[in-house]
Amino acid sequence: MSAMTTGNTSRADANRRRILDVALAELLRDPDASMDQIARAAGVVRRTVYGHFPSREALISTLVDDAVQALAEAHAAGREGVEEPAEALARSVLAIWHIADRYRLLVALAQRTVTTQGIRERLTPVRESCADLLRRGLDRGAFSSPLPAPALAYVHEQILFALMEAVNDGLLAAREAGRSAAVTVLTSAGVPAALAGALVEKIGD
Amino acid sequence: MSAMTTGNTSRADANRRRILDVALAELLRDPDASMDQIARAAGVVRRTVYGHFPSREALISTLVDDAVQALAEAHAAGREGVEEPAEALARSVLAIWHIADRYRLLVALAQRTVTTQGIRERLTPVRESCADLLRRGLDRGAFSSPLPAPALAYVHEQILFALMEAVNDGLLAAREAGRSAAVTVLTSAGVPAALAGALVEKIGD
DNA sequence: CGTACATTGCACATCGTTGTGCAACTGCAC
DNA sequence: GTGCAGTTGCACAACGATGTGCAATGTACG
Repeated sequence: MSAMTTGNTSRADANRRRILDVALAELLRDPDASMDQIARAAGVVRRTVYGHFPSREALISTLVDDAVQALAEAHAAGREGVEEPAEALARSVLAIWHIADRYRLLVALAQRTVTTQGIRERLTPVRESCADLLRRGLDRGAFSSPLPAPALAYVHEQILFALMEAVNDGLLAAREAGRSAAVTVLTSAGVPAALAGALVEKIGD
Repeated sequence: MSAMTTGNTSRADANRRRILDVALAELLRDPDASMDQIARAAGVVRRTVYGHFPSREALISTLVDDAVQALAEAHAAGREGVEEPAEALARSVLAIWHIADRYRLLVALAQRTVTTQGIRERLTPVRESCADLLRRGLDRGAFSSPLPAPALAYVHEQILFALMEAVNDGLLAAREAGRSAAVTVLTSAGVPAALAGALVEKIGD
C-alpha cells in the first residue's frame, strides 16, 4: 500500500487526471458535490480519490489553481503586444472564450462565499489587468462609460458568464458565441456597435 | 404549546418578520447558512424558527417568493405605459435597483443548482418580459446587438448583479449606482453612450 | 390572577459527509 | 511466477445539520 503519495504509474496518473476532469464537471453542476459523487462519476471509489488528494479542499484547490493559470495565460496571450485598447480587449475575450469551460468553474465557485475563500484573491491579478486595459481605453476616449474601470471590469467578467450560460441553455450558437461575447463586451464599454462588430470581424477567430 | 401554526400574536409576528429579514441577510452571506446560524442571528433559538417554518426549504421558499414578487412588481411598474424601448428599459432598471438587496439573494441562490431548483423558473416571467422589451428595441433599431434577445436578457441580468457586487466591494458609489446601471445596460444593448446618458439623466432617479 | 400562546432548553433519532485504517484483490513489469 | 503500486471494499469514528418531542419558562391580555 503506502498509498500513491509519490508513485507515478501510468494508470495512477490517468486516474488522477480523470478525477480532476470529472470533478470539474461535477462541481460545476453542483458546487456542493460530495467526494462520493465525484468518485462515482469518475468511475472509482471514494477511497481512491483520497489516495490522490488528501482532502476535498486540496482537490478543489488544485482545480482552481489550474483554471486560474490557464485563464491568466489565455488573457496574457490575447492582449500581448497589442497597443490599441479596443483590439486588446477583443483579443483577450476571444482567447479567454476558448477555455470558457474551466472559467465557468471559477465563477461558479467564486460566487459562493464558502468552499474556498481564496478564489477571488487568486483571480485578482487577471481582473486588475482587465481594469488597467479598460482604464487606458477610457482615458484615451476609445471607451465610454459612467463606471470607474474596476467596476467595468466586474461587468466584463459577468457578461462572459452570462453568455456561457446562454450557450448552455441553447439560446446562443456556440460557434458564434466567442465573437458575440467580444462584441458585447466592447459595446458595454461604450464602443459603438458598428465599430465593435467590424473590429471583431477583422480579428476573426 | 400546539405551536404557533395559526397564532397571530404581535410578538410572534414580529419574530417571524425578523427571522425572515435576518435569514435573507444571512443566506446572502452564505447560501449554506444553517438554521442555527439564522436563528442565533435573529436572536432566537433554533427551535423557535421551526415553530414558524416547518423546514429549511419552507423558509427559503417563502423568502424567494417574496423577493420574486417584489422584483416583478418593480419591473412592471417601471415599464408600465412607456412605449419607447430604451426608456422602458431604463425605467425598469432604475425601479429594480431600489429593491436590489432582495434581488441579490435571488441571484445568489439562482446561481446554485441546489437549495431550491424552482428559482430560475419562478424568475422566468420577468426575464421573458425583459427579452420582449429587448426584442422590440432590436426590431425597431433602437437597440443593436449580435445577440438574440433572450441571450441579451441574460447579459442584462448579470450586469445588474455585477454592479451590485461592485457597490458591495466599494468600487462604485451607491448613490450613483442606479443611474450607472441603467446607462450600462442601455449601452450593452447598443444604445450610443451619449444618448444613453442623456436619456437616463432626463428620467432621473 | 389566570388563561392562552410564544418561546426556551434540553433530549433524541436520523442522515449525510469527511477522513482514516486495514485486508484483499488486480494488473503490469521484471 | 514474484513483487509492487494502485485499487477496492469494507468498517469506523467524528462531526454537523435536520426535524421532532416535551416540560418549563416567559409574557401579553382579559
